[in-house]
Order: sequence, then C-alpha cells, then structure tokens
Amino acid sequence: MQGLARQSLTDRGGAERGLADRAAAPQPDFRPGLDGKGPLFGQIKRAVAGQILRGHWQAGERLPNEEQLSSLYGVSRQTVHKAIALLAREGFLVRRRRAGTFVATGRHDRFALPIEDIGDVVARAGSLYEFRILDRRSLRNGEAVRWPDVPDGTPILSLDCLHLSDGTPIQFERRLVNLDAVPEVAAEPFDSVPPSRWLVDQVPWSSAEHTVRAVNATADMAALLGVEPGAACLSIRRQTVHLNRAITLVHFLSVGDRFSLSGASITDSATELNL
Amino acid sequence: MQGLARQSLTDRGGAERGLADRAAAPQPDFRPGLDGKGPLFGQIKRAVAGQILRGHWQAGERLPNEEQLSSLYGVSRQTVHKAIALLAREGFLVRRRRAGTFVATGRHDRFALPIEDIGDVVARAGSLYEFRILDRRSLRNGEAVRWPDVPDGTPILSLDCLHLSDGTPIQFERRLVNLDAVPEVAAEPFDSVPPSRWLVDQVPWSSAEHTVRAVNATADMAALLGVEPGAACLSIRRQTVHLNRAITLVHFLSVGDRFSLSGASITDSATELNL
DNA sequence: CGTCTTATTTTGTACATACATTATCGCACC
DNA sequence: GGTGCGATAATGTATGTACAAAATAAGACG
Repeated sequence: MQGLARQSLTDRGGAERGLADRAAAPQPDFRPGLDGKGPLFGQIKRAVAGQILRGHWQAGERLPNEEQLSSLYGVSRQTVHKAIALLAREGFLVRRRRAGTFVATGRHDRFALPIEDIGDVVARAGSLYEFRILDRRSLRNGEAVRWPDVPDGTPILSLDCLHLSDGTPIQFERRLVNLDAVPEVAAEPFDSVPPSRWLVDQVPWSSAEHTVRAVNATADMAALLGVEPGAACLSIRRQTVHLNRAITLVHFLSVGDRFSLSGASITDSATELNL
Repeated sequence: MQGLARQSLTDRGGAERGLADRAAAPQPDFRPGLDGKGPLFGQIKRAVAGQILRGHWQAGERLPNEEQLSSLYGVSRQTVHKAIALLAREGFLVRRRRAGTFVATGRHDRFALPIEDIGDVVARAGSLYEFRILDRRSLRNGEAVRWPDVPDGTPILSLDCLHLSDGTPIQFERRLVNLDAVPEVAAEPFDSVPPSRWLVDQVPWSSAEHTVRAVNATADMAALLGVEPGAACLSIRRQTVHLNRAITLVHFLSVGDRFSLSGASITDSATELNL
C-alpha cells in the first residue's frame, strides 16, 4: 500500500498520491508546507529550518515530536527522523531523548574564516603567481630551531619561501617539515610545485591549529617583502597534525595592504534554503 | 532471523551473533575491523575513515560497493549506507551512482579559522572583560556613512565601542545595524550586554562575510587603544546577512600584540576517530 | 563506424517494523 | 516532604523491503 503512496520523484507536482491510507487527513494530496522540490527529507529540512529562520519557531522552543511532524507533513516517521537528525547534526536543533527536540540557542558564535592556499587566491584574482625557494636545509630539532611539538633530535626540513603576485612579493613563508612523518619530502625539489601545495596534496591531516596576528615588519622582513620597516603585516602560524604526529609548522608573513584573509561562512541549511 | 543477528547495544562485545545467514564468512562472530564501541554505523565510519587516514585506501581509489561492505562488516546495507553517506556529506568520500564510491581528493584546502566573541576570549583567558559605548547615533544610510549593501535612506544605528581586558583597551568596534531589519535594537541601552552579544543572541543570520587585514594604527585609533601611532593592528570586517537583508556591518580593530585570532580546525571524522 | 537504445549496476529515497536507550514525570513509600 | 523507582514518552539504531534515479556498459542498427 505504501509503495503506491510514495511520492513520485519524477513528477514533482506530488498531485497523484493515493489517499486510501490516510483518510483522516483533511488535505487530500499536496503535503502542506512542503515545496515538492527534491527528496522528501530535504523538503522537510527546508520547511523546519524555514520556520526557525523566519522566526516562527523561536530559539529554545520545543518542536512537535517525530510522530506529530510525520502526520503533519504526511510522511513516515523515519523520513522526519532523517531530516530532523540532519538538522541537529548541523547545529540547528538540539535533541534530547524523552525531552524532545528544541531550536538551538547560541549557535551564532560559529563564525569561521576559510584559509586558502595563497596560490589559489592569487590565481583567482587574475594575477600571475610565482614563488622562490630562498633557503632549504636539513637539520635536527633543537639545533638551530626548536619545534616544541616534536621531540628533540627529530630530522627536520626547513624551507624559506617567497610568494609573488605579478612579480611583487606578497608573502614570506618559513616552514618546518617533520622528516620522520614525511620522509618523501627530502627528495622533492619544489621547482614547480610550492611546498604548501605539495604537502596538501601528499599528506593527509586530521587537525590544524591556526594563529593569526598583526605585527610590524622587522628590517630584514621589510627588505624581503619590499616595504618600509614597521609596515603592518599579517602573521599566520599553522601547525598540522596527523595520527598524533606534527607534520608541518608554518609561519606566513604577508604585507598588510597587499593581502587579506576573507571568506563567507554560510549556515549549512541556508545553502539548501537559498536564503 | 536478522532480528537476532542485530548486535546488542548493551553487551558491546558483539560476540553473540548468529551465523546461519552468512555461513560463507570464515570469522564466525566478531565483525572484522569494527571496534564494538557505540552504534554500528559509527563503527563503520571509523573503520572506513581509518583506512583512508592511515593511507590504506588512497585518494581517488574506489571503495567496495555497499553490498560488499555490508557483507564484509556483517551489517545490513542500510547501515553501511548511513555510514558512507555521512562520510560523503563530511567530504571524505565522493559518490556517483552506478560508478561507485571514491576517496575524495583535494579535501585538504579546507582550513578554517573560528572567529569568537571577544568577551568569550577574554573571559576564557581569565581576565576581566569590560566594554564602553563611546558613541551612539541614529542616522540614515548615505548621510555621514555609506553602507554599500543597504539602500540609501535606510535608518541605521551606528555604535562605537571599546573592549577592555583587565582595564587595557584591546579592541575598538565600529558597528552599523540595519534598523529596518532589527528595529528592537533602537530600544536597547547596551549597558550590560555588548552589542555583539546582543545581536548574536537576538538575530539569526544565514551568512556572514569576513575580511581580515593588518593595518598600521592611525593617530586617533592609537590614542584610543593606548599604543603608539603606526603599531600593527588586526582589522576584521564582518557583514552578516539574513533573508537577503544585511543585518549588521562591523569593523573591529585590535592591537597586534594584545590580540590574536586562533583556533583549531579538526577534520570531522577525526573527532570520532581520536586521531 | 558511429549513434541510438536498452540493460545493468550502484547509489538514493521511502516506508514499515522492531527494539534500545534515556530522561522525565509522577507516585509510592519512608 | 524528599527520595527513589518504575512507567512512559521521546529519540536512536538496525534491519527488511521496494523502488527510483543515474550513469556506465553493452548491444542493435543505421
């Protein structure tokens, strides 16, 4: 019986439903509140997220339970469950067994700034991207530099690299790579692929730490980047870790008025909602 | 038959399975590759993500299909489907009908930096957080300031605010709020709750744009923040939008050596994997 | 030999069912 | 009146089943 009752996914109108199995429902055919676009669980997600984003369901408020929602929208409990569980996973809702489902509060502090590869940024701006390896040396941790999260004596590759946009220096990069974790890097010449991209392509990572600060350029950095000493620069420190081992530690230094971090963060469900 | 075959969720050992339905499988009881912790679909997620993160399944490689995985792990296809579909949603895998499931390539450029409320940051550092409203005025867009993404003539609230940590100024904030979108803000005195937090609590947003730059402090900003002119400062611009209407536009200016953005981004599945 | 059509494989969605899990509510009992 | 404990209501997980949708592969036909 339900086989016939399922909404056809080709004919998006949803107007051909049988009604034998839900004689009680006053609306015969169209499912109220749903837009008929795409899979049912997605329609329910949109419907529920819409209620929240439009302010009809306030933060902290309790939603109807799965049973009620399922009869409200005219779908099975599992379909409702999938939609609601996804919204909960995305942070829109909070669910507690026995207690119910609530609109999440304070989800708004989750601003995030995507940090992209400098080569991509330059290329997308339509400029010519180049880089130069300024220095490359193999050493052991604790000798000339100390990398706190790696044991002393670990073999390390140290790389200094300058990134240019249309011939103008925009970013200096000092990178340490853990040769115990990534021995292949020792054989890589980096004559066409910059170290950042090479690592990103070759080595998986499971977590990364970032610190972004503003600093005044020192004399030598100013000379390298072609600015006057004291110019404001963006300093980004990144350490990536995989399987509990530090992979690489990088310091980027970028000229303040030639480089900025920017990006749009979008609420997951807003994407699907086109809000 | 399958009802009995289901793994008990209380006895986590998983040692009580019947084997009538899979006589071909040589391992009789324990499901191979699974750790017995938590729900089955989560175990499968960990098992699969582990194969990838440990490098046993390389980027671009094709995975066994759902049928094969289900008999490999000794669970139903739906359970496998749920696990794999979640991994795909998290960006670990790419799925194409008829073609199969593949390990995603190039997922590594997705570094993200969380941007937190300054009050939270100061409080977590164990310092005393205070703020002062320096200026507050109502005006119309285009009069003294122009907010590009809002129509001219729209009523706007402009706020200048200084944030302090243990009495030391660390951040200056200049904020514009769209009074058409958030009329309630006109009545809010902001004597105990800072504007940032008030807005975050009151108004939902569906997308936000950030730009982070490094700038040298101008004379007046330097005076406000108590640094010498020219000191490197972090400049953050944020515009939040909801239902296609700009809600608020903020400029934060923070002293370089008193404030930094930092945060850890973790691969979703790595969280569950404890890698 | 190329092109169109048809078959097949694989993932995607929906529903039913059953039971597990967990927090809350309310009542009995001290 | 508090306290514990069992009933209960809600979500969570697992499986079976049945199709739908999409994309590739294979074959028919010009």
